[in-house]
Amino acid sequence: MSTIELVQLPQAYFRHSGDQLDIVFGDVKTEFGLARSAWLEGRLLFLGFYEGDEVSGWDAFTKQLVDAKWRDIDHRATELYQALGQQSNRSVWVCGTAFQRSVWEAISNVPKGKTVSYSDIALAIKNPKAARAVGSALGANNIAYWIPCHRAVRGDGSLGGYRWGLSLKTRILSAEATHL
DNA sequence: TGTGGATCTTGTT
DNA sequence: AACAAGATCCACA
Repeated sequence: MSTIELVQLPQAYFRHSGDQLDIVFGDVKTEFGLARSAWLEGRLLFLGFYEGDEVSGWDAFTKQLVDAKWRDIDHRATELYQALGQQSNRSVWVCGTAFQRSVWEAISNVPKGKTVSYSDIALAIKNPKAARAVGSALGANNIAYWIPCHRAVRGDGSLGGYRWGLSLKTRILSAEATHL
């Protein structure tokens, strides 16, 4: 049983005052394709899959932390990803509203091989009519795959959306369904 | 199958 | 404070 802990990135980290953040970043080779990653204090801060040469949200993300010190660690990002990815207790940075964090917590509890609907999550976080907002919140998640937002599908069984490309969502889901 | 209204959160103005 | 835009859902034709 592997768990994932979501640690809120302190608001103060965003401001360009005081100590500079030491962020490292680099491309990661994953079993589902190339992804862009960023790390802070040994914790994953961003993981986004490439679609062509685009990584959804990367530019916006870096602009938020424009005053940090960015260091490209290149291929060592893959080593980091593999080393930390196989630990049973992983921990990642998140930055979001209380609502978004509750959604991300909820989806993190869905085990591999299972899927839930957006309204299932809305129900779980005691905001039963917020299914649509749940979708938006999942789409705002900066940690692809580790926070398993791909396990949310529509109530009628259709796929729903995926920030990193629908074909990837399909691929991950079928891998998790069969391989487990 | 598809369309329209209901519903909630968020970013922008 | 008001508005538009979402990774939705439900009823109804």
